[in-house]
Amino acid sequence: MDEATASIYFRFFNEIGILEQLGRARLEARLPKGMIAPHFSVLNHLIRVKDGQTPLVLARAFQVPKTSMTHTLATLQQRGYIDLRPNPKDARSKQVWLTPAGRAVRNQAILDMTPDFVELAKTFPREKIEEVLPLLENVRSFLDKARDP
Amino acid sequence: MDEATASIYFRFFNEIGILEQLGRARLEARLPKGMIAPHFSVLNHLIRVKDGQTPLVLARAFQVPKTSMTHTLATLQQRGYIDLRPNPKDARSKQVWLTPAGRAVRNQAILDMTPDFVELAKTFPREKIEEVLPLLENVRSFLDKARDP
DNA sequence: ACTAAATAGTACGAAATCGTATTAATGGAG
DNA sequence: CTCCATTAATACGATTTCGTACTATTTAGT
Repeated sequence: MDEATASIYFRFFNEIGILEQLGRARLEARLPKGMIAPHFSVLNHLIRVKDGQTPLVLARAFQVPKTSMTHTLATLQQRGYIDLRPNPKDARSKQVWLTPAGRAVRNQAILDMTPDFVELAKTFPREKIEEVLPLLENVRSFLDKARDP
Repeated sequence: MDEATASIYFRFFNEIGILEQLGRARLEARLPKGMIAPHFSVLNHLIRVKDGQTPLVLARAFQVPKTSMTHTLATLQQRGYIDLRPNPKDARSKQVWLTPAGRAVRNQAILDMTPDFVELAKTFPREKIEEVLPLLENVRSFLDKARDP
């Protein structure tokens, strides 16, 4: 691979990194005081996919060490956003369930983000974003499958 | 804005977030033991843009608090990748200069990443990536300008 | 059934990140 | 020139992230 081609891929991931940082800053500005992006991401995942999943499954979904997930879940539980119950199918394991407060704080955060999306849509209409989403999802899926489990 | 449209933008940033995590994991797997993505990013920035910049300028470029940049730079200096010298134009300030070791470790990391790009290119040819880069850069620029300095 | 390997979660400590407060230097108003 | 608000960097402490080691439980081989 020639250098110019490699630098295209490099720039791609570079842009992804900067966008993530800027997007995360925006998100956290809309979250309740003290709530950070990983907290929200877990709540959002539990709603989007389903709750009742085990901490390990969540850790894998987010590509973080299970010790990190333990810490995140402990914080969310302390604040009353999730319940950690024993897993009836495996006594080593647990299940993560959303509380009404957890659902509420996630839904409110989504509402609070809408003005930002409206602002963004003035310059980047929905169609522009929809054009690039498939590639992003495919690259994500590719990298996701390629990692050693 | 209707909910379906908002969810397009939400999904966009969601994909960005996951891609960043997967991309960062890949990058760090290619870096020398103990070197993490922010270390590499700073070295890379100093080469791509220029060295001799002040810590505060770097903190702003990376959108991190200046205390975080102080810590990152201290680590890079400890490992001999940068020199922190007094800023002749402002005695409160410093300048960050790359050492030959710093340049070398960055260039080697880039080389080590090429096989990953080659693998990626089999499924996602350069042209596909080039198609989406402009939008990513424009959204990044938009968010960058919209933040309160 | 019995033992060994694998698995789920956590305790613990190191490193990173970040907010607040502090120190030193600058620069503008008078 | 003097004063003081602003700025650059850091000290410090709280929280997050993560690697290693450990405990409890399950699974698989015999």
